Amino acid sequence: MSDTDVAAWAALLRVHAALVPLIDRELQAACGLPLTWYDVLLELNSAPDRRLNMSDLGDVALVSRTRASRVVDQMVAAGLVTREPNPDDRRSAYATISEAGRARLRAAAPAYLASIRRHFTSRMTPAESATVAAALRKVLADPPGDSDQASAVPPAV
Amino acid sequence: MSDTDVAAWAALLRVHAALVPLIDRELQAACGLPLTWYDVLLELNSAPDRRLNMSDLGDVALVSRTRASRVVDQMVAAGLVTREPNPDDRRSAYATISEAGRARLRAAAPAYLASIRRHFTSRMTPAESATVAAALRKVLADPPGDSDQASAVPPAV
DNA sequence: TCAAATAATGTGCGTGCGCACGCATCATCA
DNA sequence: TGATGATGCGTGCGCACGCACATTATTTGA
Repeated sequence: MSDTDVAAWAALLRVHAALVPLIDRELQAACGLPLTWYDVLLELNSAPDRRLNMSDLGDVALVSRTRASRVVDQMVAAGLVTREPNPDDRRSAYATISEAGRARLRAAAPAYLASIRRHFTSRMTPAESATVAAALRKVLADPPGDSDQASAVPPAV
Repeated sequence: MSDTDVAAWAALLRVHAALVPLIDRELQAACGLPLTWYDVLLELNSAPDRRLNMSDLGDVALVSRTRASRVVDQMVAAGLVTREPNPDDRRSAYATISEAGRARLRAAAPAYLASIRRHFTSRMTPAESATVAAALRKVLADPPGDSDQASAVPPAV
């Protein structure tokens, strides 16, 4: 019964474990960009004013807020991003994608897409990939906040 | 065009990033088992003779071969697994799930399934989860070996 | 107006993780 | 049998990652 439930989850874990290091290495070999950096550039580029503060970047990208702060430092050193203070809230800092960052993103996109296609999307039908995208997006859409110990499974021990 | 291609992949990355730490914490709170340990127990339990050498464990489970060696050490210390030399090949070592390990696995399974259901499968229709499982399994089935620099994207720089 | 609560950030620290390497063992072949 | 390459394994090492905490700034409430 619940065997089919866990099957999708298990397959997701396996695919992630198999493909992320692979695609990361390919992307890095092709354009010197770690997958994490690519994702940060992507999110910044599509954000309003092409910038995001650390908290929002941590929410939307694949890095945590804590890690975002350090990754942005490295990307600033690499010239892909600039750090700017927010004049309206001096606690926060904006990470803004630079022109060089946009150029790198544009240059890397074809290789990234090719990797995804080669290892992932090409192995399924268009209908399947559409269903996968739709289903996984529904998972993300819901508020995952009900997960505190309050309503969670009572400790079995 | 290729926008729909990347959508499924991006959603997979996001779902993994959002749910794995969540489910890991829940599993650990409910039964003191990290997700990694649970997966190792699961694979060992379903392996022939309930045992696997380090290489095979690294192949099939969510840990790398290198990491498997250390995780098995910890799980031996916790009494969930035993390390046994392979008499037929003295280079290799078997990790065998212990009775205590099987008991822990059985005890943890309901909490794990509940977490998966609550955060993942319950957000999609049965047809969707079946399609997700089938599609992702096809991704895993294929030989991913063609990824060497040989046939990969020529370095753009 | 000002103190207390809240929020955004940066950082020390411990842990997880895999690569590169070396050791021991096995397989092959002359 | 003896030498050479291949294989399985464990470990030193460095990087990635997130938690807990301190700091600074903003907001709230009386």
